[in-house]
Amino acid sequence: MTVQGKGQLDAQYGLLTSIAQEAGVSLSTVSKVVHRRRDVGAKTRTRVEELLVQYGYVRSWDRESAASRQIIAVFRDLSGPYTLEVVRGIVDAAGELDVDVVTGTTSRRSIGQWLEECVALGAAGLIIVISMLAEDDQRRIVEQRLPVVLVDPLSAPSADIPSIGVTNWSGAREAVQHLLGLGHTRIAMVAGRSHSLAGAARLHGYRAALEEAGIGYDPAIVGSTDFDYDEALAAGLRILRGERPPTAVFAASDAQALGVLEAARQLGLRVPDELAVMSFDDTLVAAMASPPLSAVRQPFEELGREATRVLLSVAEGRPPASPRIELATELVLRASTSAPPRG
Amino acid sequence: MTVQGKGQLDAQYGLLTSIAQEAGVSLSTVSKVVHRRRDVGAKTRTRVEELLVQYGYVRSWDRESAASRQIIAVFRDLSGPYTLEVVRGIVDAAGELDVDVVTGTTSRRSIGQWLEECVALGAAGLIIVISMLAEDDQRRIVEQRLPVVLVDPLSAPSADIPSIGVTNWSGAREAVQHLLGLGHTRIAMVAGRSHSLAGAARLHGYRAALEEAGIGYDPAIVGSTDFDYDEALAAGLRILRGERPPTAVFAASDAQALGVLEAARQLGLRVPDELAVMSFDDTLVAAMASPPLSAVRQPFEELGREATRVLLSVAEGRPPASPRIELATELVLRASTSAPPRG
DNA sequence: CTGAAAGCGCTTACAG
DNA sequence: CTGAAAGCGCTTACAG
Repeated sequence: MTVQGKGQLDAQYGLLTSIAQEAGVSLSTVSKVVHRRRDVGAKTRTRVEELLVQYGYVRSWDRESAASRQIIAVFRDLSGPYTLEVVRGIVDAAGELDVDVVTGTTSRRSIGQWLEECVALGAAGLIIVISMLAEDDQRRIVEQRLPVVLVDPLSAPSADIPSIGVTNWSGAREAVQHLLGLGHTRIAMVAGRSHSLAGAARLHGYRAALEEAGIGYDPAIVGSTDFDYDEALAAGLRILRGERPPTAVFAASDAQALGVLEAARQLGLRVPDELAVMSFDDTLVAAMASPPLSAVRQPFEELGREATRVLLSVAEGRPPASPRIELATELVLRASTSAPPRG
Repeated sequence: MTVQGKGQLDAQYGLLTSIAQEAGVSLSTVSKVVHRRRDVGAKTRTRVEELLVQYGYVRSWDRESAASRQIIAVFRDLSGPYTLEVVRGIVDAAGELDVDVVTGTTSRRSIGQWLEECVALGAAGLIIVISMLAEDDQRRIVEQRLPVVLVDPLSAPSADIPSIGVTNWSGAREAVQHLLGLGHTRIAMVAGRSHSLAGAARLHGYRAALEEAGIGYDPAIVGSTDFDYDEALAAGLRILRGERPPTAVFAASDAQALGVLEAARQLGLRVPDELAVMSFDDTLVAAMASPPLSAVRQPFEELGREATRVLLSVAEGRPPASPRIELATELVLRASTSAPPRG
């Protein structure tokens, strides 16, 4: 139990003593009500309970336990089409365990400051959803043994910090294998930037599938853009206007696939009849595109759920079996892919 | 300052006494270090500070002040295309004021339970982003004077609880006026359900614009669906296949506009040449549609920011001038609207 | 069912 | 700069 002394925040200074006076009972009795002991008369208990509420007394273990039932989820920013799904997974999984989630970004507070906030709040730990973690933040996490889980980091983190991602390489490979299976032999890719671990893995999955099918890699039909619409639109136009245009395009994200769709529309190419488009992500927009996009589904919500489970288990002193967990992707087929046109 | 007694959570029970022993100094000295007094030798201070960190001692005012710098944001669910933007607005505005945001949903905890959590945490207040607030929750909020702000409620709330929304009626009216200005005279609407305050306001904005232009209201080209893609696709097909098809469609949300876009594609209608499509929301997907959608922009992020500002000001005892604030929408013109075909 | 009294952990004015 | 001692707010074993 907490006792309030003469600190700066003495809102509760001598509060139980005042309540005892007001109620005309002894301090002992008030204390017993606070501690929910049974040896207090019903009327006395009621009167004291009322005064406790009225005076705004917060049982310290309520506050303590409330605080220790919090985790912090830090994002680089709260934008992008899949961030919400990750948030949902974290909040849902935490909710099942009666844990609150403090959501924040690194725009106003550095990771270091978030680590301090975690200690100050008495929170159970941090889920970090940013691309890059600085060396000294990593060192601090390991040294102070702060419970931390990284979600889908751009670069490989320290082996001492558990991280969770998806099987980018095999997901991309599967997607391209599907296009090959439909009969496509000229398959372009609008890839992400190579400095991103996920982007590189998807590109290599694409190359692996082509190689296995005995098809050469042609840089002329591979673009490398940010995971966004505008650049993918430009890259799509360039690729589709090229000398030997592809019959299918594999995009490394939904935003890029939508850019390719717009490129096809601008060039008067019908999807999927004249051009098959396969996407990666399967965020909400994939199903709402025109036509609805076939895509490699990333289990964003499950990513958040698993991160929460691992974090809380680490916080309880049970480290995960493996420092790195990769969740499987899933191929979702919709209307944007079909066999290539004949001839 | 807090003193730890023999409660259930006696993690800190006698902690300073132990540290004093370990450091070989008196309890008084340790206490002075905790309170950052100056009359402690540099070496002693350093040794004690190290032990405090090592033992995981949390200065109670850190915890207290950390808790009182929290607000809670409760959503019906964390899905839908604009929820993230509202979250971002709340988290950003809170971050500027150094306030943490606990994010949750009503799926595991009722609003009543969230109100209790707010008291237990000592949080400053609640932002509630759900469509409907039950009578007794409203009563409780007013009676216990809990700082609460409602964001964009489906139904009109109690005048005692501040709420923030957007100018749905005039936004819709402006959108239709724009279509009229382009020369359209046969304008359909895929509206939301009438039980939603926002949906009803948008439908009435549409009707007002038509009336002002001297154009009769024709139920044959007005659909009423949920704010989603599939139903809007069906409604769009029905309206576009009708006897006197429209040259323009105004959709009450981005998801509905995307459904209409797909309906047009299925019927071989080119947008905007053969059919103009105007949307409402302007979430991320609007700019990524094919073609990019003209839309009435809802200031979702600003909605969250404003809710946070109002909440924190209410929490400090300064109620807003008006219990109801409506933020203005903005017309964003892209490639999905143009003049109707001739003849 | 109630409260006087002893005790706990921490804080602080004060002596050295 | 340090600590012995008095004190604070609360808790609890125990007497009635």
